Amino acid sequence: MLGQKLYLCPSNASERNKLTFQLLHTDPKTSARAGILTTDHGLVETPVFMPVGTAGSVKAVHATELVEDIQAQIILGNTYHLYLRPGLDILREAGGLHRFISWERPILTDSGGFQVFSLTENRKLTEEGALFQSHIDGSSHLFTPEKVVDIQRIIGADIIMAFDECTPGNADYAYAKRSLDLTEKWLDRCIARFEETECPHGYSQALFPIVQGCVYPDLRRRAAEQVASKEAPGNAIGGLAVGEPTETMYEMLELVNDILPKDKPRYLMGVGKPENLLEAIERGVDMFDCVLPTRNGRNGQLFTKQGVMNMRNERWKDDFSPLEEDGASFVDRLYSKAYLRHLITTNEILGLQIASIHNLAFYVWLVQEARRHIIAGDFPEWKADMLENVTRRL
RNA sequence: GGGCAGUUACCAGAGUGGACAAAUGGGGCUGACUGUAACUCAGCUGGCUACGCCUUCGGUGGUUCGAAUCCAUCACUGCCCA
Repeated sequence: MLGQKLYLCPSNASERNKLTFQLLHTDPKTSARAGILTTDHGLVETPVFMPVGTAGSVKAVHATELVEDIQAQIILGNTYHLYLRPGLDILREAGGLHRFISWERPILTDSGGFQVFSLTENRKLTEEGALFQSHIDGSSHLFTPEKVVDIQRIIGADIIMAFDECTPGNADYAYAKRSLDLTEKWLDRCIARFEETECPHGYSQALFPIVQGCVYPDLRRRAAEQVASKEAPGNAIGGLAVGEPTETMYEMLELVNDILPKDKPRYLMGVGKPENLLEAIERGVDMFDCVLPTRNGRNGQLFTKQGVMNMRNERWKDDFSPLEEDGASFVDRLYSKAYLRHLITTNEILGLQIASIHNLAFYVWLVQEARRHIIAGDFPEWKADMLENVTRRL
């Protein structure tokens, strides 16, 4: 049957392990770390960048390209979007998301907490949960912490996220505090539900709690302490890069990572630009996801180790040099800037594919390279150089 | 040879006496995008000494306080009849 050969699931229940994290190296001068995350679908070397595949697809990119060329170790899915389409019946019948999309490596699903933020106009918040009006057909769907865990059990991601409210970066203190109160209550309910259920597909899943608290140090501290007290196999930091100044994000990271356990992976949700990744790695973050490489790629922006290019710009029209010298992907050597500009400006589908593959390969390369330098012991020097390069505009 | 319709900015195409440097699309140029309602969105697209001024609506000449809009004529294009 389709996809089954790709699908590696331990047949013997006793061979299954809970998600574990092994810290290999910590940079002596910074908080940068290198480690290994182990799931039932394989290992993940950290720091890691996880391509976003919201609706069961990393947009414009095949699984073979993700594995062989981009070398993605783990990808994301989204609870809200997958629940709406294809829906739980199909996902259950398919045997979970891994089988459905023919992806044998680990998957992480976001809980829908980001949609509480990004689809503000389409939802009502109560202590019980978030009542979404489907952005597709307007139908109502109540997402409670319990239901979100149930959905993620059926989707079957290796790492599932607690249901939270991603608090806007410009929220005032009163709102941020109320929002955190809610997220904290929801976390307890998520954990309770998680502990009384199991994965229907025969492997283990891990639940990551999420630190909120907006830009307020006391709230972030309180949130981090609550999250740390749960002793989860991994912890996430959310509600950043959502409108607050970048410097504030870094300050919050330092504050939170000082409290979160060092022997567990730290996942900075939804971040970010290449420079954000470098700064966050330096501050002790192990896992990242972001739509920028794919979305901005589709919109014609290329991230490279020489800087950022807008491929729609006229200046590339007769530049027949490779997309990126010594780039991380075959598309960098195979295609010229002039050709990609042509594809992007003519709205050819291949342009979206090439740009997405390039950007993802670059992102994965960037964090793998960071890992290599953490282990080699020269991370701070490498990071300083790279920071200068990736922020350049070409 | 005759009849009819038309000629507007890079292209298509509205506008048929003052609110017109001229709608709207497309194209072009430039930005934005951070747990994806996103192959999306925004700005600019005659010139300048720039909250104002100048030159444009096939050419020329008129009418009028005022013309892309009305009249005459020329040129060109399309369709129909010979």
